[in-house]
Amino acid sequence: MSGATTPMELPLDQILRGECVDVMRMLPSASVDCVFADPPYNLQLRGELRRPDDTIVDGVNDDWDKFSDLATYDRFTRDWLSEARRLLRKDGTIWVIGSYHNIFRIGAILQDLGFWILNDIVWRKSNPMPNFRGRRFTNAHETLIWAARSEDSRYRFNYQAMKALNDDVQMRSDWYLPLCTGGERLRNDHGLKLHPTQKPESLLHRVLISSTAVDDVVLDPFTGTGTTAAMAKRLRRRFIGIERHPDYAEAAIGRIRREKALPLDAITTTPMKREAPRVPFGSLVERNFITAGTIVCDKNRRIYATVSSDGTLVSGSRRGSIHKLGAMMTNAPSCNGWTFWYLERDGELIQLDVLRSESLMAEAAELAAPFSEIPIAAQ
Amino acid sequence: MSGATTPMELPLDQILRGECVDVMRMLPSASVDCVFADPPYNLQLRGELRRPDDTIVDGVNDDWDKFSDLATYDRFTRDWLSEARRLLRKDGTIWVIGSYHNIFRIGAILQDLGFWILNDIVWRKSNPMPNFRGRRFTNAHETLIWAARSEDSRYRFNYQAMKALNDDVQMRSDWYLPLCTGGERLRNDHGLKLHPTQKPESLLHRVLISSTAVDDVVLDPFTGTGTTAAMAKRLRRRFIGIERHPDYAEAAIGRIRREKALPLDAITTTPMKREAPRVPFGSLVERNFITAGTIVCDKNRRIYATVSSDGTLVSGSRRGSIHKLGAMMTNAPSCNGWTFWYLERDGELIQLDVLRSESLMAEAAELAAPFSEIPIAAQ
DNA sequence: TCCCCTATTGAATCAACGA
DNA sequence: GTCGTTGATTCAATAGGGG
Repeated sequence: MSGATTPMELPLDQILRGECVDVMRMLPSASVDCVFADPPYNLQLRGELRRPDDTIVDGVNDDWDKFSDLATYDRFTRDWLSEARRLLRKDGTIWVIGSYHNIFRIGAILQDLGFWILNDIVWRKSNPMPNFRGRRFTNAHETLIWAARSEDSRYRFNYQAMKALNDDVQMRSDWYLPLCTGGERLRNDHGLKLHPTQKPESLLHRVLISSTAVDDVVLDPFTGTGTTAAMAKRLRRRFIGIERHPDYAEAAIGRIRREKALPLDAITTTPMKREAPRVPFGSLVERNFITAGTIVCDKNRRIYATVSSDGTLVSGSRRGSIHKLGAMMTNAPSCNGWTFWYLERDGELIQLDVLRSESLMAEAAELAAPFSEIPIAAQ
Repeated sequence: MSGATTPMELPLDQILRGECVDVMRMLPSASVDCVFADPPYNLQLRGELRRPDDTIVDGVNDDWDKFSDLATYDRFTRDWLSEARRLLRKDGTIWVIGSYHNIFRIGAILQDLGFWILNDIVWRKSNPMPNFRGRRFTNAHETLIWAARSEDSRYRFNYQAMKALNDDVQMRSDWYLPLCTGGERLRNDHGLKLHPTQKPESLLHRVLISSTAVDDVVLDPFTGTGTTAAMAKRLRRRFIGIERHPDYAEAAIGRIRREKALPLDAITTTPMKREAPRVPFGSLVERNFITAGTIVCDKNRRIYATVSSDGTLVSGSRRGSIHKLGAMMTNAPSCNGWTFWYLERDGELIQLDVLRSESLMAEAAELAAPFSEIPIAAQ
């Protein structure tokens, strides 16, 4: 990195080398859609956790030292999270992964900074390291926090894609995934793992599919071996990586170069209904998918109404949109008219939502027509 | 409570009425072995939430869960955790349960006060409330933090009992347990739930078996309907409950009175190597498919044994898994305990295997879920 | 008695767009 | 910024009634 202090152009699809806060300070505000961060556990503070036999070391047991260590970690956390928040667009979200050693401090600071927690996600490891001394429960999970930049962020959540990924039931907050092992694990010349905490690609796959779109910009301030960047490339997201350790940065760059972007049609996931083009009910009447004067009813054929030529429904003296009249006639505060009303065709009830789909398909066919070689008359 | 400010005698096996910090201040230091706390979560719910069928979700809307801001909640948390730490014996441990709304603040404050986190435990709910608007992942878990009073506490962890309860595989940090529903849920005269957040007995069963001994003193500063106290009585621990709401306190006292302490020999847990059947017998005990203390016998009612709370069987001085004890008592080289043992219900003998089937049916959905490859034995 | 269908419910920070 | 309109959205388990 140069020593420049003026904001740089957004350096897309690169691994930037340097301390993450220093590098982030040079990036322009509100420029990324998503942050994924796997910050250090503060090994200096947590050195005692590294002891294999779990016995207690004499010496540094002073309350003040402890406080100052925790305070140092908090300061570090506050610094990079503040920068991450500046870099996030208004509707952006952040993911942070950690364990019980650091995740509580991270979560509290996220809240203090104005982030709005959306979920805490539990990564349940299928193959965790056992507890060798039998002094605790097997530490078989890590925690991810998913948070929006602020309470009023209109964040992205690809609900239908997640549901499809989970056999058509809502994706839960507990994810069962294996550790990063085997061929996925980057190794040095001696066959030893290159990085102590390389995350599995499956984890980043789910994270990116759930909360980003194609071409979104994803920032990873602690790139390590580049799992986030590699998965971003594979899934055709843009990435910005930051890594201070030259060996890790180099390994990540090589890994990303080897990674191939999937064809666009392989990435497409179940679309969200909210993103489907909006069809006013009136246009179905206009276009004669539904004739004015048609009788519609509810699922149980207990409530009836007549379609009016302006796209409203009429029942006695009551008139309103398909939603309004559905709500009125059921005394409900609101109603989705598309799914509430049916019309009879050949003795069967057809939901208005089905007609809406048909009209969308017909529209798509018309748009494709210029490329069709079949004359309309022959269709 | 009286207005006395001098420490009182330790009021064992009682529910004390009053604000938890006020009451705790009157108790003597270093007098309890374990604290279990289910504090308000500070959910910050705003509007009403409707299900897709337009029914309204009966959310937590009680005054006791309302705090003006995070700083107020932190102050409240620091106050009661400080008192809890004073009341804990040197080697004592504390359990606190929460959700992402509050657990990060609790974890950070625990660390700030000098507690030493041993595990974070994930209670995975088998039947959580879905996410009705499709805007987040289904919030399907809650988090418990288990911490020792300090880094050098020589705390109790009943490793073998946990392993026995989990079919001789180390108990992991993710627990799969159902919500408190059905007959276990306390209700008022109108059949409505008495308390919005009553915890399941299976959760407290596991907590108490894992980290306390018979006759240990367990303090619950937020007693509510008294699940902790009731389980403490059942498992022959001593309890001190604190509850400020008169209705809850009254309900808890009645519940505790109805609860029966198990015979001592049904509670004692012993390390024992066992076979590894697909369904841990211990999970049937834990989830109350089979009550600890139940007498089981062979088909001809000639051999008898008692079910212990860690899922072993006891007969005189002999103890072992359902398989091991069956083999011992018939001088056979091996024995399938599932088909050997029966229990009497309404005068009829029911094979354990039948109970296992019942429990498997309850677990079938979990086993069928594509991202839940983990066998029950490892959960 | 059993099966099937319906109704109920659980610690929940649960919309987005356009005028 | 507000306000009204449109319209997207649920899983597991229990309990009870009817055939």
